[in-house]
Amino acid sequence: MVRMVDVARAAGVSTMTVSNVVNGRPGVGTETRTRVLAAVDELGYQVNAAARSLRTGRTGAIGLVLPELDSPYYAHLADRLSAAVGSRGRHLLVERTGGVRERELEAVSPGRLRRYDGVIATLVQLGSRDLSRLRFETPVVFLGESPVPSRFDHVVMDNVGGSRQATSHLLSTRSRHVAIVGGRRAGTDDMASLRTLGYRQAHADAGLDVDEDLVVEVGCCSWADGYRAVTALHDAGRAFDALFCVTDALATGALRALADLDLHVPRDVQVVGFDNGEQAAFLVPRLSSVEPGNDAIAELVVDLLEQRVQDPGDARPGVTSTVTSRLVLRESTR
Amino acid sequence: MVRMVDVARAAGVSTMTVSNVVNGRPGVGTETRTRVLAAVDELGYQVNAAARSLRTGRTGAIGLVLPELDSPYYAHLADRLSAAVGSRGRHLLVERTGGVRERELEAVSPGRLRRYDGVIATLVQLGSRDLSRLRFETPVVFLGESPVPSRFDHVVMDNVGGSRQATSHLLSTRSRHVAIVGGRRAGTDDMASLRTLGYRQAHADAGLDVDEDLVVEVGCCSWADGYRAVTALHDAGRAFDALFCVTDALATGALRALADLDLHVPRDVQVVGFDNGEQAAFLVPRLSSVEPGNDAIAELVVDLLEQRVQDPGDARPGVTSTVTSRLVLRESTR
DNA sequence: ATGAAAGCGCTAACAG
DNA sequence: CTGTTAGCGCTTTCAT
Repeated sequence: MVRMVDVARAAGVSTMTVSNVVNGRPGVGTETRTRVLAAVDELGYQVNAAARSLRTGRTGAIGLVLPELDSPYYAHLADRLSAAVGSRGRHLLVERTGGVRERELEAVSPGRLRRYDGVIATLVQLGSRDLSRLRFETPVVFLGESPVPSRFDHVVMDNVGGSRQATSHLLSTRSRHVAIVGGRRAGTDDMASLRTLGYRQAHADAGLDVDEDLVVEVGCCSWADGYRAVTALHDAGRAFDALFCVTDALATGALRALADLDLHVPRDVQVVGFDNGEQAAFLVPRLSSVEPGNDAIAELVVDLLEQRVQDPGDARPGVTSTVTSRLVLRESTR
Repeated sequence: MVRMVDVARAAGVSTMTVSNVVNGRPGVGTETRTRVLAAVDELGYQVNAAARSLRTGRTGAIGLVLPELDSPYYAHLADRLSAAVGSRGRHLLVERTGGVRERELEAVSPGRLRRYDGVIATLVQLGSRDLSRLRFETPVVFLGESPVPSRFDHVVMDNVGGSRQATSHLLSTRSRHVAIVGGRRAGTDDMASLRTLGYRQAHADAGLDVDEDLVVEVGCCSWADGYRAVTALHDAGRAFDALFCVTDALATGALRALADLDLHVPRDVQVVGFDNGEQAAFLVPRLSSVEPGNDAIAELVVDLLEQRVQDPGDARPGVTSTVTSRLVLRESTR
């Protein structure tokens, strides 16, 4: 292992000068700098991150804590965040909790957080109460629906607004029986409930009542769930002329079901999804979907975190930001 | 910040005893241990990972270097590996290279590798030559088609065998014009070429010639590519009665295209994919697919790495392991 | 512009 | 079973 002193000896300077050169600090003679760099190169010196971190208290890494990596939504998010963090000269390390309460607690324990200069966390099991118990100094920005204490920065997509927009579009294009696939009748802070709220608001805006039979709850959010839900709705004899699916995955299954039922999209039934995933534009017919602004969310999260990391002493209160959603119209709507 | 000495003072012992307790080392009196743990608890002490790492040269973390996180394949892999690593008491940190040569080089630089006790890497731009130049001590296991110097452990799926099995099944069920979607006519070590090799072997096994017009190269591996490829093949008037698609994504697009062409699956055309992703069982018709044994791969990779991590001095040569693939039959084949 | 000294928090090795 | 000593490799501070 090559240490800084080895480089220093080789270049005939002190370790301090090597340190200054390696870290690009000013106040080193041009000629000295060249000599040091040559020695670094020749010996293949690499700074020891642990030693630097012990001394400075910084690690140069940003942590991302996620429930899982293999859903398209989180995978894409991780990908965007990794790019955004990279463009700011840090690098992102992703940790998976599996959506397990105990693992989430572990991930936000002071000891683990200290491995990072800052952390971005999406927690699904931990609530405000759990988080307010924790005492840690690492800046953390929370991402997602789950509520967090007000002292933290928190970024959420506009679930309510996006759903409202989507539903309004369906209602304003001559659909009168709009079902929500993956809705939630009772509930408050989870994704399904928020998207259902937007659906209700759009109906209220249009002076229409919601037919509770058309609020279709599903177990999960896979293709299969969408397929089953729509098939069941049809088999139950419920009339519908539009579907607002709370995720693209559900919409994909729904489209397949409608095709099997010989219902034409969008003539007989309009369909809108939510997520605007890559697939949306490749489905047959191409799926209209709510774009939640993931790229903007990623940028915003990283900006907020960067501020906290730059100025860790700053005790300003947390900011909750909602990123605007936008409806992208394709072939599945009129 | 609470240090070990603070705990030691509070418990009236030396730091060494605290260290022994915290690390679960034997040889501490029961009564002393209780006192120490009480102090740890009361002060909320957490070990400083940087200091420990500086001292021991270990970090407790395993790194996973991947081109991207938002393809279903890598996302699932990361998910499985994370679980496998977690079950061995370490935790996995995932880094994304974006498939960019320079970022891959950075990721396997000695400085970055030293942040981990061991690293699992899937490189797509770096070849044997690049890797043999690098001098690092961290145990690394490579994953994927890209060739690596023989001193490293290397795990690959059985691309050739899986394709051969799939194609053989198609040929043995009365298909005589089997197209390979996403094949590669010339090439050696990449995924497409290997899977094409298996396709050729199956034909040779059956004493049949490959119709080169049925080796369909595609730009990428998205749904849309599969759709376009099959549509184009049909429009060009090529007769085919089976499709071996080198990925499930291509197969998904292919199924959609066949439906639009009013070709019945599997009566008119049989279809097999490769990856056996979650979707496969939810498509209409359910897709037969080659299961590459991802879970077994994840376990094997982690086992190999664990051995190297346990015994870093061991200079035994690298092992290249190929994990057996298995054809899973569903509705898209006869 | 460069260097010497001190110490970040922890644990290996040895002493008692 | 418990404590003492020394030092991992780096950077902060202060001196030259």
